[in-house]
Amino acid sequence: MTKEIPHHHGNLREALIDAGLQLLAEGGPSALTLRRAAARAGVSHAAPAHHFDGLTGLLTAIAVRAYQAFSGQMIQHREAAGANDFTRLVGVCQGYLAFAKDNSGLFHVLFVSSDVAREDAALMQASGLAYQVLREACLPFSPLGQPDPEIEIAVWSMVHGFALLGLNLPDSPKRMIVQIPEFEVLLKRIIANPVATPLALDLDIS
Amino acid sequence: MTKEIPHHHGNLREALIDAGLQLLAEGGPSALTLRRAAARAGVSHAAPAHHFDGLTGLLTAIAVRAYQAFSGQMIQHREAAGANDFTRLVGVCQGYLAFAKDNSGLFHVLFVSSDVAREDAALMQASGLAYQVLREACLPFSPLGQPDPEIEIAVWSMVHGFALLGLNLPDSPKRMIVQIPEFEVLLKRIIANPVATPLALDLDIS
DNA sequence: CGCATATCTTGACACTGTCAAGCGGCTACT
DNA sequence: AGTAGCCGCTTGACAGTGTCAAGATATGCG
Repeated sequence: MTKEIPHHHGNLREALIDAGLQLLAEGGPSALTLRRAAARAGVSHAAPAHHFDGLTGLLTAIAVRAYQAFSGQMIQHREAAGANDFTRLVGVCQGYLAFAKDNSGLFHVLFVSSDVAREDAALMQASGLAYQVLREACLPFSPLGQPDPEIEIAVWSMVHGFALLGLNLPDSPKRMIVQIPEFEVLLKRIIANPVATPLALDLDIS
Repeated sequence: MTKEIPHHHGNLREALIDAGLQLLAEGGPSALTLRRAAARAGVSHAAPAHHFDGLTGLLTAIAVRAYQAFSGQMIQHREAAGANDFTRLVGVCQGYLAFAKDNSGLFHVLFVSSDVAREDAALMQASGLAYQVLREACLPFSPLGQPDPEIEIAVWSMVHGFALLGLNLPDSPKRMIVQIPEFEVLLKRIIANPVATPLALDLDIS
């Protein structure tokens, strides 16, 4: 083995992402630092600059990975939820909420951090894939039989708000929220009865 | 006028809060800095420490003011929305969304920033007042005639998620979201039809 | 083999929040 | 009235942070 310490470090980049994920899981968003990730990967503090566009670049790369895990968790919960359309949608939402709760650091990177380049191509693809999972789960409840942005946005807003309120807020509301045992009850309000009006959603495509 | 520059600065604290609000409005959350607020208030960089518990203290004081403006905006929109119960609830939500959009810096402090002491007594009182506005607006739609946490959480989650998705997300989803002209359509899904089940929400009070 | 290039290190800079020590003027007590 | 003490603020320092410039080192290719 001549590669004791390659001193050019096989592939940093992946090692930096791994270190970042590790820091994030251990100490939350504030623990993730360019210099710390570099130190954990065994390189000097300025090494990351050659692989990422600064801290933003590292966070963006981490977000891409996080979106993959996020989609995976939603899919996993969906598959465990049986064949019923509604329980499948509930499963997707439970995956959403479980990810937010168990990986709050990653969730923060995905939806809160302002140091992520959200226009990044790889990131937009990964986030599009995650949105696709939600969209498919909503499809059976569209009155027209094709993707219905209104339902999607309603479900997404509610599950997202629910997740964030549970994470961020302190005492009195949080106690109230986290002890609502089932998000399912809230979800029923959205999908149970399609709104009466034919909903002329003029999505501006211009 | 012997008080040219009082050199004990009438009341700093308020001046620092004002400077902080100003910085926040001008340059967003990242522009608010202890040292910058101090400089803008005309004092040295360590002066704030005698009035606030560090940056967290200043942010918390700002959050208290922000909650007041937030409640005010919800109330204002509610009053402008007529006497109908539903339009009043819509008004409250529109106030919520308008505040998030027009004061994104303050909204960030209220619900995103991790440097706020959310257990602060004054802050909890201010946030409780804001929640009360939402609760009152939801009251007419409670099947039991008394505050119904389920409706409140459903509405709050959805409007909150809607606001945050509109603020944070970049291109494809954001374009979709911000151009749904009326949150009202989504809201109808929640309050239009009380859920069939008698909703045994066992809120754990222990 | 030799050179070009990618990779990493070293050092510096401007910032940040926070702490310790000291100075100045106001207040209140004797 | 004089003086002791305290509150408000300043100065200076320290450990961090991200980022840039320059140099060293190894890789790989011609």
